[in-house]
Amino acid sequence: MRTQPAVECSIQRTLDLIGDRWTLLILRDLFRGVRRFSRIQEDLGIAKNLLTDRLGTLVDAEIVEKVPYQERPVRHEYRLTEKGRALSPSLLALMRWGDRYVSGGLAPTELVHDECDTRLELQPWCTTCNVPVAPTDISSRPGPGRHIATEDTRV
Amino acid sequence: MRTQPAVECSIQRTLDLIGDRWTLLILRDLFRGVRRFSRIQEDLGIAKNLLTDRLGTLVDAEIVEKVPYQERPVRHEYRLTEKGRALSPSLLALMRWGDRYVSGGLAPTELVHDECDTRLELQPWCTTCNVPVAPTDISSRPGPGRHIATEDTRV
DNA sequence: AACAGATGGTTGAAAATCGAAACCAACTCG
DNA sequence: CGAGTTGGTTTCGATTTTCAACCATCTGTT
Repeated sequence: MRTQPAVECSIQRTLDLIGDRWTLLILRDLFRGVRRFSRIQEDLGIAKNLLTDRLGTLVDAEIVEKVPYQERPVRHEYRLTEKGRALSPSLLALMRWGDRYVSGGLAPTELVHDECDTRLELQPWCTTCNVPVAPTDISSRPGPGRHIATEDTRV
Repeated sequence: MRTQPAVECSIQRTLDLIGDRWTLLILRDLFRGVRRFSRIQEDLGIAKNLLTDRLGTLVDAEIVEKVPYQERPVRHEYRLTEKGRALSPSLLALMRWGDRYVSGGLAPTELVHDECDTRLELQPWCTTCNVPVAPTDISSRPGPGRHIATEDTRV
């Protein structure tokens, strides 16, 4: 595990935690209701020792919690915490990108709004203007923390 | 490279393409305007052979294009294509999650709406109801394609 | 009681991948 | 001419991942 004392960027911190080949897929399974060790393992085809390791990391990070679903023998399933559920937009964004650019425009799985059954979109949203914001209308700037060397940040 | 003939899930297809430890960080640099091989390499501390490899994969996938910025000697920089720029919501979502849950609530870098200078949020949005949708109000269902074994998909 | 089966792991060795450093090719500048 | 810059490639030891075997606990069946 890379230990980086003072990473400036939230993307990097996030990816240090969940940015390996398997972790986001594990989280996807949890979102889809696949919560048991063996179910996840067979669904993903991940090696069991890696699944043990990744779930342990997720539990340590409080993204996932281990809750018993039976006694005798006590067995656990893995559930998303609120912190884990907050990754929903990230997964949704990756999924929608995949739908559009690597699945030829068709969506193998859709996420829908319960109440109205509409397929969900995901966009940067400006809460002040109350409009969706295109990538070309976004700039980045250093936050309240330290300054980061700035180049032309426009895409 | 894993070759999986018929992956059902857009998240998995997406992660097969860009879901390794470095690729999303490379893309983040490109979004921030760091576009040259050596600049990315020193910024990330990635091994040069890996950077060569990852950039090659991104170019092959048409997420990034190599454009010359000088002749004699001809040198190239890497620019996001439209497909690459479309990953903006995904990166933004990961960043906002990191801001909130691993950077202690402070945002090392902020993304702002040019016009009004407001920090951007990112949420699943229902275009029918015109409201943001919480993770608990989202269900997944098989899309137009094949059926996927269904469990309780609610978080 | 004996035994098979399910679940949720651990262990160990082989294979794949990564990382650090050296090297290289083309060109510029002094 | 020699040094410096950029954008790589090559090599090789270290780390990670994968694959298979094994294990412990309990249930249900004979």
